[in-house]
Amino acid sequence: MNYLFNEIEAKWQKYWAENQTFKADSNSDKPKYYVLDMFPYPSGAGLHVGHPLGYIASDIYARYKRHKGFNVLHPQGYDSFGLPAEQYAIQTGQHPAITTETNIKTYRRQLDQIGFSFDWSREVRTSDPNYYKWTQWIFIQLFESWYNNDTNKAEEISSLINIFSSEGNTNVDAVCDDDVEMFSAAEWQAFSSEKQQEILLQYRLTYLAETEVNWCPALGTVLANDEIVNGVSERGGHPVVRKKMTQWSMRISAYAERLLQGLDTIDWTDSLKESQKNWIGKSVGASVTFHVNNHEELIEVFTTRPDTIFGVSFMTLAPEHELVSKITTAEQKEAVEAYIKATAKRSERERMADVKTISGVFTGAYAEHPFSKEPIPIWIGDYVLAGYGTGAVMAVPCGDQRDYDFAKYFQIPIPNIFEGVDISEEAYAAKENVKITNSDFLNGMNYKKASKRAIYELEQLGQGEGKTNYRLRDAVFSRQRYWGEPFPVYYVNGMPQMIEAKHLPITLPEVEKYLPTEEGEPPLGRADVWAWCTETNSVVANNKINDTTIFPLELNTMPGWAGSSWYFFRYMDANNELNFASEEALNYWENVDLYIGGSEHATGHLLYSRFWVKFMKDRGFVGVEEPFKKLINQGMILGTSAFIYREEGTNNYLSEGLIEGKKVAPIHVKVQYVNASDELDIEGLKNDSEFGEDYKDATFVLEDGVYKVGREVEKMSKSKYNVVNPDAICEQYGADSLRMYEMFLGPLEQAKPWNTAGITGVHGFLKKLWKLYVGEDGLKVNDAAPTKDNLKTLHKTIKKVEEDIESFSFNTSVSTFMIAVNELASQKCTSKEVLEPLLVLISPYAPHIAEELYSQLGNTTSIATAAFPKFDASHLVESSKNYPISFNGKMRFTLELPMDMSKEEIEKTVMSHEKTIAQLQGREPKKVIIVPGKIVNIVG
RNA sequence: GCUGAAGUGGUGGAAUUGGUAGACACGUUGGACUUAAAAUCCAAUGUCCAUUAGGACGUACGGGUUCAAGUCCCGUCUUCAGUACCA
Repeated sequence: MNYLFNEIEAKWQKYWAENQTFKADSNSDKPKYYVLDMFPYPSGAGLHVGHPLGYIASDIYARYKRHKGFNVLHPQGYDSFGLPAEQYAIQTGQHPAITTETNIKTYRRQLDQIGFSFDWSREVRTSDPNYYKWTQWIFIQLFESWYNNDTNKAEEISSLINIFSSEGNTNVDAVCDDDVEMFSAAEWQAFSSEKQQEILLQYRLTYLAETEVNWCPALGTVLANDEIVNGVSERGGHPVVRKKMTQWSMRISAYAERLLQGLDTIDWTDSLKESQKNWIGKSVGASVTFHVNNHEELIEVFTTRPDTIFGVSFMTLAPEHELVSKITTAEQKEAVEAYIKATAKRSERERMADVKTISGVFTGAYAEHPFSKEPIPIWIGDYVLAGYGTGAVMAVPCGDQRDYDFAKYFQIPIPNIFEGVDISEEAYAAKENVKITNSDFLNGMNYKKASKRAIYELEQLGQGEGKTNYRLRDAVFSRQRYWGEPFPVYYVNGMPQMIEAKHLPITLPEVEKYLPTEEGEPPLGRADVWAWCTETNSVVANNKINDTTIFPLELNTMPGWAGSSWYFFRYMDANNELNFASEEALNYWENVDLYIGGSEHATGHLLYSRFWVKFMKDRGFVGVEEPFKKLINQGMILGTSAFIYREEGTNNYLSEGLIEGKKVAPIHVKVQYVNASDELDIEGLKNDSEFGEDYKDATFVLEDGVYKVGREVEKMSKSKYNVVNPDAICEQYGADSLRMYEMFLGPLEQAKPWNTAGITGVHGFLKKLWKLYVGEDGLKVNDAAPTKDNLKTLHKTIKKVEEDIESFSFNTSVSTFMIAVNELASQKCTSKEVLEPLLVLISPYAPHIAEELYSQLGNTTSIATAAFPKFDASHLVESSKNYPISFNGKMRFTLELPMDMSKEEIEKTVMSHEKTIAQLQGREPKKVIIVPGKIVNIVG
């Protein structure tokens, strides 16, 4: 009987589905384990072999944990709102819901054929009203909350209103807008309802604010930075302008400190934590205000080194700084304007990366030092960016290298305020181990003390204060799109009102076109039935709007990250209609134990989710502070592109070995026409209908009778013809081969190239595995007692595989299996006592073949919950060791010696050995190093 | 520039954390089986020298520590990813 993988795989996939083998139980005595993949967006192109990499890894882990006796939650679903479906809808008029449905079907089929152990009864789709009802609900909760700095958590807005009406807002320490006005209790009560709402909006965790966006009038939409190339839209090349728009924002900045602190409590990679840290960008220092001589204006700067305030010898403003035009003197005007013009042409990235060229211009104006009252020249320089901090720097050349270089270049004095430090060559940027000097009242102090004192003195002058700055900015939450969650919001006199939770969901209205309106309103502006009736509590036709009982609804929709910021809770209780998840389910499953996904979400999804979870914890909706306990980033699988080489000006294609010295143009060809030896299937290429007549008359110049293609590793993409579809792999080699090969390619976290040719290795292994159990005449396995060697092979495999899975080193497990099967085959092992546990070891990796053989061994239940074999070290005890014998560290030969031999005996045996004598050639060794059980090294 | 990760055969990658570098595969070469192909099996395969025995070199490069370094330390270079000169 042969290994008929197609039949076997179909059989067990059907079995798992029919028996709901992987359905997770929310009531269990077993310990829980929650394994989650990052939410996939169901794109129209379907899966390529790079996509399942993380899913295979998490599936192996989930299956392993089941073998280890855990109750495993391993769900899957779709982040099904998104731009591609909308773009397709704009082009074809097809409703995005239909496209999405079709794409999901393809995804599901592809996922099923790989044999994942997902609990599909808990499937979640963000575009399903039963799901986004709860996304809308969370939005309402954010609106109804404020952040109390005193209790350091989010609280219901009613508690804030209570404070306002009893004592005003002067004692409230909240995270809010910068420009809130102060009022007393009496004033609050006297405010109109509208005025009160306006004030509350300045405190709510989601609020309306004017935000600057990249507006593209031709497309009628807002563009992301990377959708803009050279100042015009990437799509169509239309002009883009900066425009202020009223949009919903999320007060994520309230959580900056907790998001930072929380990183210490979770098991994520250092690089990922590092990016989040940098994104949050905490810096402790002071803000300092400088007067400008002969001007009303003040310059505010933020500094992390208030202790160096007496080292300031100039100031630098960003060329874009709004004060530049006001303070520049007549003599300097021309030079300054020219400089600003030149700067405008450089991108921010250019300005950042280029530290070698120093440039800047003096404005002619002077600021006044807060303490010494000395005049400080004000310069502009493009090393200061307008978008960061205040766009102005108090330059301390002796303590900052950039300031130092700038000062040297323009011959600005560099006062030294560090005691006993030589600054003739470079700045002294370290904070520690130095005392301040030449600094009036700061003399003799260290960094810490001087900073404190400087801040105190600045406060006395009213020219500064201690300040902690975060780079993290509030997140814009409105999108001018159709295919997203509608806001549960209507407007009364321009003030936003929440629809009561019991009337949710507010479902997307129908529109005849998915484009913005002619007036530049979002697509929902095209809906005819998009108004809220406060009497019937329902969505009604727009023409009924009377602004007394029927009001206009919000036209924006929510961004992609809305639905994906909390979906991991929904899986815990996906079909609950009364709540986003029951308390019992939330308490049992807590949070995700293992999360696997790409590193591109480092500062988006992974930060927003943490923010929402912290908020939900504050409000008592969930019991956990962090969503993902352990997180692993899988590396990208790259494509191995194939090239043919057209000789310039001809229709001749030269084989790779013939191109040297010739002028050739490399052209991508489809990788499916190339075999494992890099040989091109010329007929296949010529007959490919996609290229029509392109290659029909071409001449292929061969070497040794074949056409060899060139190869190069690139990102997998359709345009490079290097995409490999898992469907074809599953058909030709089977899902188990695909799963094993993806793991075999290399470490999970590392980027690595795909090469279909290599799959024959693991496929051959699975055939060998099969043959170990099944012979020509059926099952070979019997009740024979295992030999010592059999047990040794089995137990060293158990040990290694267990260690590998625990450390996510799946690639090395695969070679361990290969070694085990090679050994057992040569031992002619037929013992069930050895071969049955081996199946359990392999089952997380190759579940179909494991199930089939397991059932052939007479088992009637699925292998999925079979207990993981127990490692017994006694089978690995060796009586002898093959010692490497080294001379001066170089291994010359090996010698088999008993393990229990003493150091002295080893030395005696080795030194008297003929090969040792030959090596030494009469020399007397200076030293003999013996590490029992490891090595012998003879020196001399 | 900065931050992070990484440089090992023709290729993907191993190496129990300082102890036999190149496991396991792919590819290549030779052989067996076959009318032939596929499949399967066997053998060889880091480079160089040598008929063999064996030897020299070898983990990006240059130093260092050590009986012993792919692994630790210092310096340099290269590649990939991310990116924010928050002063």
